[in-house]
Amino acid sequence: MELPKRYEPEKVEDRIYDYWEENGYFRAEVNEDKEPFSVVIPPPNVTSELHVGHALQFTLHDIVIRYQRMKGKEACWFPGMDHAGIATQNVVEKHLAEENKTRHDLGREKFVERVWEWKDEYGGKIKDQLKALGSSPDWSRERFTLDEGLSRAVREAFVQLYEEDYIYRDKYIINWCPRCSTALSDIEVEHEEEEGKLYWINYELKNSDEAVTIATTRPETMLGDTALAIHPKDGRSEKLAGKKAVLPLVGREIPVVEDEVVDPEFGSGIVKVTPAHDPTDFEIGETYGLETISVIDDDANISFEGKYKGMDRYEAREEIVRDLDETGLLEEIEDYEHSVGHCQRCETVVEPSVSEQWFVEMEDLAEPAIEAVRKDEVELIPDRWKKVYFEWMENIQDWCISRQLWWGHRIPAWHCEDCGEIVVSREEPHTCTSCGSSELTQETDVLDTWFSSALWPFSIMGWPEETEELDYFFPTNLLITGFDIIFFWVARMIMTSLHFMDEVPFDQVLLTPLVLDENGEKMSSSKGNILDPLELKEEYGADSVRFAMASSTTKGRGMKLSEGEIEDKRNFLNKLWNAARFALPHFESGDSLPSEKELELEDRWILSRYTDTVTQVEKDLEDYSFKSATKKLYSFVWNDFCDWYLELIKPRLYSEEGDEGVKRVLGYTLKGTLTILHPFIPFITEEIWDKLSETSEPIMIQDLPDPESGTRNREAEEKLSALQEMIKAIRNVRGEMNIPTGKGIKVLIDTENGDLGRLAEEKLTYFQELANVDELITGTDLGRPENSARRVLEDSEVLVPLEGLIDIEKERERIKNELTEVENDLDSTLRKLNNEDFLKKAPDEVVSKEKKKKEEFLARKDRLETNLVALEDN
RNA sequence: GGGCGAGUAGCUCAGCGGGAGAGCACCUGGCUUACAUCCAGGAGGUCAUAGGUUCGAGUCCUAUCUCGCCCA
Repeated sequence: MELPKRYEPEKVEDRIYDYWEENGYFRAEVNEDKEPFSVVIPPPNVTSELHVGHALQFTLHDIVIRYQRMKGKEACWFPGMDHAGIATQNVVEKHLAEENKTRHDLGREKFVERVWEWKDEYGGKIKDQLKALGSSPDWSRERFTLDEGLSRAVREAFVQLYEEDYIYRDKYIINWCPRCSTALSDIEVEHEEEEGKLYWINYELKNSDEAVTIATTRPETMLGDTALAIHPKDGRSEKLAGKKAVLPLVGREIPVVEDEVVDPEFGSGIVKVTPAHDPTDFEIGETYGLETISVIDDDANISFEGKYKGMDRYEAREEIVRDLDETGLLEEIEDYEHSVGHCQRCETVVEPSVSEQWFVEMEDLAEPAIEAVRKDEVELIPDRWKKVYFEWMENIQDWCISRQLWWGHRIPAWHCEDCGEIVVSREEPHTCTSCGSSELTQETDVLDTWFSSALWPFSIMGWPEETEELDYFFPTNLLITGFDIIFFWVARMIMTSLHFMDEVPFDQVLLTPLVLDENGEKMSSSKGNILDPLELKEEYGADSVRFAMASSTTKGRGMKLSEGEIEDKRNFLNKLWNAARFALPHFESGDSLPSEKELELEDRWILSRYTDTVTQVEKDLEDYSFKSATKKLYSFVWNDFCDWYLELIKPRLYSEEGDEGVKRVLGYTLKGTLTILHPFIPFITEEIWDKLSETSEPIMIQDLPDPESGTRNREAEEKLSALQEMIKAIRNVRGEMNIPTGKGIKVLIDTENGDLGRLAEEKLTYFQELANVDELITGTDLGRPENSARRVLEDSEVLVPLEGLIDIEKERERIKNELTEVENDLDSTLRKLNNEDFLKKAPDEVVSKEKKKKEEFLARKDRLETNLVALEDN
């Protein structure tokens, strides 16, 4: 069987994915004989297209799930999508706009139909993209937050929370997005520092010639002012408190109140109070029973009767400032940088506004969720995120869950037209529970998408039904997600799960970093620095992207990803491919290893390195150190296996008499290496496995090598590394002296260590193969042939006679440099050994190690000096 | 204003109490029959700064500076 010279992912990936999927290898069943391992995907939203953040998370999910599957667990990855109320509605509205229509032209019912059509046709593109990366969720369990079962879960949760008085409806100040025309929760508002102005305005006092100056960034809201406020400790408060001011341009009389929330440092120390359009002012309004006058409507236009009515809020600002200036009440305008809230979805500046909304009272729900994390019942990884979690949870605000949208779970509440009663019910009620009227109309608001997401880990398994899935797979083992949705998702899932299931939703949460571009900047389409994972996959293959993702994952907040990284991983895959291509003609199953005495040194060595690698990689995977795992695999495959082992066994593979043993070791190591690599790079490993394997069982359902059954062999590792040291020294001479690769050379190894000398002679083939040495002499005091390059090693000296080829000056420089180096080392060692405190306080093994180093450095120095003298004599 | 993270080779990062490491980029040689997406060799670092703890500090502590982010 011939393999192409290069690995060609485009010819492999789709075929293999279909093969896995068609044979049901992703499917997981309730199986009491096996230990379950479950993760739920953070539901990507139906409008999403794959970006690098997704690619990272899907990759990590898939590594973990494939690993656990190969460890023999019943591993289930539950996939699905969320309906993304605002985002999806926005997309469809945009399409309608192209036909010059609005959703109101269609009406609610038709519009929702339209969204479903859109969803069926274009939504869920991300699913194919997930597949393109090789992800292995159990697709038969795919769910959608608006499907029937999940909708039922949402209704159930809402009604329960309402009946338990966690959910209430109230008139309160909320964040309003005038573009999306809906309320938002606090965390859907993003604050950004912006250049603005601070306007200083005089408010005249009633029955007085005096005026007070206030400062504001939003003069247009003054139309709704119902008080001025001053900090009680402000020296002027005594004089002002209880007085009335006259609202400029409007003429309304408003009181001056004292309140500690006023920041004495801000502006003049006196602020205007607009309860209807500022959260802090709203609080002040509550405290003092101030009137709440809304002056800006849902489209962010002025609604206050008068000349400004109908103006946009920014237009009104200019107009009002001009009028204030004309009346002489405008004191000053200064440049001012301040924080402005924007809608997370559309970036429009939000308008704080008072309206009737549905809320969840959070404090009591948060408490057990705080406990759960504090007691590590839910483990956050890395654990510094705990602090962020606690900070938010301990200062949690009630959650505004109603949205004035049409796409989403309609709130299961009905208003009685006759008596005004609100009836909340799982099923549509026919009569009012209070007055018996049948004039009921359902609440028009829908629920925040995150409300349904919060139930995801158990609703996806059938809750509120008691299903065997819940029984077996819940709580899930792990949640992998970005730290940016700790509040949106992680915290709320923990709260709902503890409330409804009486259990945590997952044991561990792995918080992934944000993927940044190579300059460490956030990727965004406006900056044009986006890396499209699908384009990268086209160019380098899915496995390259996956391996690069895994190897770039840091435990920090950001990870930089560059195309170069992916290219490097592509090269690695090609290396692996070619190693397999090389091994194929010599391949023996390797299901059992030859007996110990049939093993050569290099066999014992590679088996030991292999065992060590598997052990460490599995450990890394257990604590989600993906980067560390990929590094170890990379260097094992490239350096140990390809550069050394394959090179060392070539003579045995090509020998006339044949060597079955080495073939079995080769097979064993290669197959084992492929299995441990599989979770990271599933396509190429499956493809190679298929070419190598006699059986039809795919690699993805193989058991991972059991590190316990392998053997570390430290003696073999030490011996081989001594030989590597010599070979590298010879190669160094060759390189430095420009001896052509094809030219065989004679080498002398001078050592007082007889074992080492014998080992070198025994392994003459190593020198022949890897350094083109055709004559090797070992011994003690081999004399000092003139014109030879020498390399001083730990326990030996390598001499390469060069017959006039040697560049004396170059050698002298090199030796001098080495001398300086060893003298520095020696100095630092001697300093330690001459320090009584060191001898007294340092652990014994450190002291003896230091003594050994001293001997070694001395010997090395001595040899180098001798060599230098010999050179001078030349 | 509060908090978090990062500052180690030109770049991306490992190392987190006892001899400064890898990959990429760079330089020198090589198309050696698995691989030029390659092979062999080389050069390159007061481990941000200042103090401190310690026999010993990239590694721990404290300040400072720079960058990034979160919350208010």
